[in-house]
Amino acid sequence: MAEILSEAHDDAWYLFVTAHAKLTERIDRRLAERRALPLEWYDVLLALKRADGRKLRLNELAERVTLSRSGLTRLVDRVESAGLLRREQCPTDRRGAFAVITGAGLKALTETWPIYRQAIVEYFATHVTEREARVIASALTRALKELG
Amino acid sequence: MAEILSEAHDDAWYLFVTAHAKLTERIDRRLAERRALPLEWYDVLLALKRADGRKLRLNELAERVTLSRSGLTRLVDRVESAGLLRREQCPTDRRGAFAVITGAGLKALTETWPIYRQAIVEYFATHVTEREARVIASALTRALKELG
DNA sequence: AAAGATTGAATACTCAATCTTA
DNA sequence: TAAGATTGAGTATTCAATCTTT
Repeated sequence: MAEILSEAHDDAWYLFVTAHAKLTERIDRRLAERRALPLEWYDVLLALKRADGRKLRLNELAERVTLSRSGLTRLVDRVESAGLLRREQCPTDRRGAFAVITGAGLKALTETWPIYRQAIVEYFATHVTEREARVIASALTRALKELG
Repeated sequence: MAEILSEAHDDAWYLFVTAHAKLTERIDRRLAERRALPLEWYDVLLALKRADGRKLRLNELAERVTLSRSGLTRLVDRVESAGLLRREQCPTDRRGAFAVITGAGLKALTETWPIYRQAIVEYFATHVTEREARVIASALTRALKELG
């Protein structure tokens, strides 16, 4: 493992952290103004929508959205109270629970996406070329994969 | 303003958000294991170290680290209690306060940096080419600048 | 024992209200 | 009246302890 951090990598990391903070702040503010789902709720529901059977074990969901188990338990509580998902017992392991997205959850995703997409375009995509976007996606995919 | 989000940009945004969550989680965990400064404290102290006179108005500091005013007040309370910075009255505006980094703060930065750097190398830089790093830094700099 | 999920205690963040000075 | 900073109330997050099932 190299010990040296090049100036380019140092700059890239600094921008990565700073831009993330500023961009997500703006986007979350926009979502709140338009009474759309906050980013955390969107991520949870999108993970469920994409999952097989539109449900996921809480364990797996915590991993997907990068939250502690207890943090996820409480986030799921709130989203469930809003009727956008429900818990379901796991038939093969009675310790386990699934989170399943509801019809209202799918509807909320559908309504939020145009607002979220517009914000991504406005704050991010407009300023990044197609080629740069591909480089960013491919480099970060590689870094993520190595995280194991 | 274009309404359309290309697949490449959509992918890039998704990876940007996901990689940020995963990478900062790992890095923060490493810092905690090694009893180094947490990322938030590091950011505050680094902003102060780089600032003119090694001090910044609390207002400006909140902007730099992307925290609400009240959030920053409390973060500064904690870092000040640890002796790594101190508040100083603004001579020209008695409403205002500066945060000034202390010697202990500079020392803590110096001790944390090798650990932080090693984590950045290991989790990020190793997997990103020099050329990709330059593309990431330049694209994100552009997006940030347009945020006004 | 160990694993999935939840709960309690401690900590940290935001918004709105407040205090002080400009 | 407004601006800089802080405080109070409410909410969200984590770690460690707990409960249930494997």
